[in-house]
Amino acid sequence: MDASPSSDAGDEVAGETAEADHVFARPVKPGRVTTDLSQAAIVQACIKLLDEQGSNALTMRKVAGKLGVHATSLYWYVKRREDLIDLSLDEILRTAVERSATPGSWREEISETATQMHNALASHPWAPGFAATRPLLGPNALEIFRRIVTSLASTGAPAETQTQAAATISDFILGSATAAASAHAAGLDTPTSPLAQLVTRQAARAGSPLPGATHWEPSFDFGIDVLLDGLALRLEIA
Amino acid sequence: MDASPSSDAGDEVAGETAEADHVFARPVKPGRVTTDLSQAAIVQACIKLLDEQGSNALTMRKVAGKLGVHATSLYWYVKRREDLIDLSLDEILRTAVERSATPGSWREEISETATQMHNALASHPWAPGFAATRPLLGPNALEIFRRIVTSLASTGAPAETQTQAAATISDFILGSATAAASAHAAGLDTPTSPLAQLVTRQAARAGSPLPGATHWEPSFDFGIDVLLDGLALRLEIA
DNA sequence: ACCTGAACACCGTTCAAGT
DNA sequence: ACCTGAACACCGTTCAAGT
Repeated sequence: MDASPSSDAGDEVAGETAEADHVFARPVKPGRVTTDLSQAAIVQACIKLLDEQGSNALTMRKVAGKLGVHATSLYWYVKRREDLIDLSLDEILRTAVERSATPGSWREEISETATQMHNALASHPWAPGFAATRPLLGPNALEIFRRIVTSLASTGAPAETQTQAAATISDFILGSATAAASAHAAGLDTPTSPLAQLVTRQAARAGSPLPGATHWEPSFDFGIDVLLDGLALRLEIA
Repeated sequence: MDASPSSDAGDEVAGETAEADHVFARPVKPGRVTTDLSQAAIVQACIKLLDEQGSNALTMRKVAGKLGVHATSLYWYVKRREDLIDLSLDEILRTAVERSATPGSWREEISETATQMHNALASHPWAPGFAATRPLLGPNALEIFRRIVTSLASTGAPAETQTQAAATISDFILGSATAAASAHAAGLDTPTSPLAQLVTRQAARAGSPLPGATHWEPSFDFGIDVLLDGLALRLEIA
């Protein structure tokens, strides 16, 4: 992982002026000297654990166990459990960043970037749930938003409209991945699961077709297209 | 609260065919006979606690404490901690359901329903985070989705398009409330907070204007309008 | 510099027991 | 029917101590 090691030095002094206490605000521990353990290795273990056992399995002791080390050792590389979440979230967004964007119209570019972010989140069922608790502020998240805003800038729309448009896009990506993840976590992605059947019966009885968390068909592609249609109306003056 | 006590009887037999084990799937405990405690009272205490102290304060012992009772007593009314979450989430959606929808065009109706749901979620900062973990399946959530789909039905669009449209709308509502809540939880809603300043500096250095979780201006109104614009293009044939 | 070990103040949940 | 009390197997985190 490595939070782009150059970027967060700069002003490490000024006494103690109430700096924000957040992983991405702290300088990363200098490279290991004697050991195998590192923040990067811890984050890898953490992601693997989450992929295998779900978000409830994220405990300091279990992560440490995967590395053959005691829970308290992790605190040398990380200040608290939440850091593990923030770092893991940003790490899975790396895959979205690495596929470099192919240039095109603003619609094509945003559609591609949004899809990559959505895929990154959706392929780790634990991710959206954590993203709802912890804002995405890591370097990879910032890079994704930078791309979106850059694409929007080419429309020449007013700055405030661009900001709102970017927020709307990011909100939809997050919401879509979230709905898919919580449905999946509850076993609603297969229509034959007991809960899915219950919901269907209940909904039928109430005259309600399908609740939001129950659309087993992924709706991201449809939704992003609709959203971009709507944005085109505001962004393209001509 | 009371999960519409009539609705979940029906087929309480068939042996034990792996019924879904979910609060809204279980018959609600018959009314209290001797005591003050009840599922409704517990949920009220739970919501109050969450409003006052945030999502981390949701422990069985603290909820029980608010009611002057031991933690283990709650298990008479509720099977597990997650039930408290599911019940509290659906309870806060009640306010959205109670303001009965004023009839109008499909756009007006959906816009109103969506805004009500968004407001319900956004006025309880803990709610979106939980909604990302637990799908919204309670009677009030179902009623909201029923209204959205009913409004969509009047467009005469194909059924599948309606379903996808409903999912897209619900995804956006959830995402928008989620982004606002996680920004709020991290102290990003006031531009003067230490973390907000850090993000701004970092973003400036990286050439990235503003990450998604950092739009301090609520973007829901803009977003829902854009989304409905886009939907109008697909739903209105004429 | 890095890791261990013990310790503290919590958790959710089960279950026998009381009334 | 409803609540208590004790107990179990966990938690995150701090901190002194080792090397």
